[in-house]
Amino acid sequence: MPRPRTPLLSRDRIRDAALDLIDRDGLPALSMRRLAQTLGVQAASLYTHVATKDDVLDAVANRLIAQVDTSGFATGWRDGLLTWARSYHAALAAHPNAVPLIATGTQRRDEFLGMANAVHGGLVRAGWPARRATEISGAVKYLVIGAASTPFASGFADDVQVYLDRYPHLTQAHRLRADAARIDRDSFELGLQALVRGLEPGPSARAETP
Amino acid sequence: MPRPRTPLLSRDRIRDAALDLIDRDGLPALSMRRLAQTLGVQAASLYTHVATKDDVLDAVANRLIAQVDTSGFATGWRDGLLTWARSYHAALAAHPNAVPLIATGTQRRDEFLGMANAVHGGLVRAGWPARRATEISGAVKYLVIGAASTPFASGFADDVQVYLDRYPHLTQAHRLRADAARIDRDSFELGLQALVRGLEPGPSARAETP
DNA sequence: ACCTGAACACCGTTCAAGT
DNA sequence: ACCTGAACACCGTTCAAGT
Repeated sequence: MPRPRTPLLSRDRIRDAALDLIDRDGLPALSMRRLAQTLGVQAASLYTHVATKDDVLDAVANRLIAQVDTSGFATGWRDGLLTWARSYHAALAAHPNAVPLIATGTQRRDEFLGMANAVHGGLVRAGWPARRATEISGAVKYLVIGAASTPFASGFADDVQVYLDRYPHLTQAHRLRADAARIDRDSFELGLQALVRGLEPGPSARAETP
Repeated sequence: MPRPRTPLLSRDRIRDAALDLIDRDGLPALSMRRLAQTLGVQAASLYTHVATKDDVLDAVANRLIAQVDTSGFATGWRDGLLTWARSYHAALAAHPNAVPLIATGTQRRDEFLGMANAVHGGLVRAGWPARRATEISGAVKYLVIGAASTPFASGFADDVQVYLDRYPHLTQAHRLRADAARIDRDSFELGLQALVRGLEPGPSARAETP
């Protein structure tokens, strides 16, 4: 095929096709050859637009992080943390197969830094000391990343048995899966609220610690 | 080389060599061929003792989980949770390159179920309702997994700048790394203690909720 | 500038063959 | 039973060649 008048590919098209493939078939199924195939080109063609496979994965990760909402810090640090954590959690839960990209990847990407700055700044403006703000951001992020990383995270045998007893019919398997998703969400919410509650009474009462 | 009188390989030797390789060169560097090379055999020989590469990774994951301490529940649910979370965190922090195996892997492995049963049982014996016990176990596990997944998890630009300012000399780079590790640990501890504190006053006060 | 086809150095896994 | 050597169907990436 000769060079088309309008390019077949673009960095964004490659990035979006990669996320589709990851969502559909899982992260291990993403290869440059398979990705090229879904775009109707040869694998080598991708390298006109992206540097490496890792470059593609970085673009996918940034696309997910771009959806995270840090506007809640305008209302206060509690609201900021809750809004941030919930939108972060939702962005990852919408693409469970892509979570390892965010969990283990290097955090030096543009969108990551923007998000981190917004959170850290929001906490410091609310009166938390910088070091403490770092720790709080880290702890909440741990919760989000952990919750997104382990599907049906609990996986506790006793509990599984409870659900198997409740849904003995194979045709109900989709309900079991829906219930597992709800447990994951409830566990995350419980942890988030408990953590924020455990940070009370807030920065003002600790102001004497520089 | 003919068949030796004592086998060159065993499942345990393969598992330990795999963990060594992961610790040294990272998870992506682990291939069946490289693994075989460190053991002085051909790649095909490994398949006498293990079914697949995933089988090897499962064995590595189980080895890490086996070190987790759930004995603290004998003292009470707070002590149980803290001991469990800290020993789990320590087991993963000792092998950061292997963390993705635990974070994303299927949780159907023997050691995982044993650990999960101990934690869930400890919480239920302390009076927490089963559903709530599942959520609490899940939330604490999220914190552990998240903390282990993201090295220098905070990665917040402001904070990095603080450290770059404090350690402007390249020769101090190892101190920067040590400080980053301490921040990770402090963030995890802050989150853990805040979460457990946020669970007060404990199960007795909620006993009316079945 | 953009895409192709072939090539290179890798993978995980299988299997007949040797002892 | 245990290990080898060769093979199969894959990888990521490079590069000369075409338009």
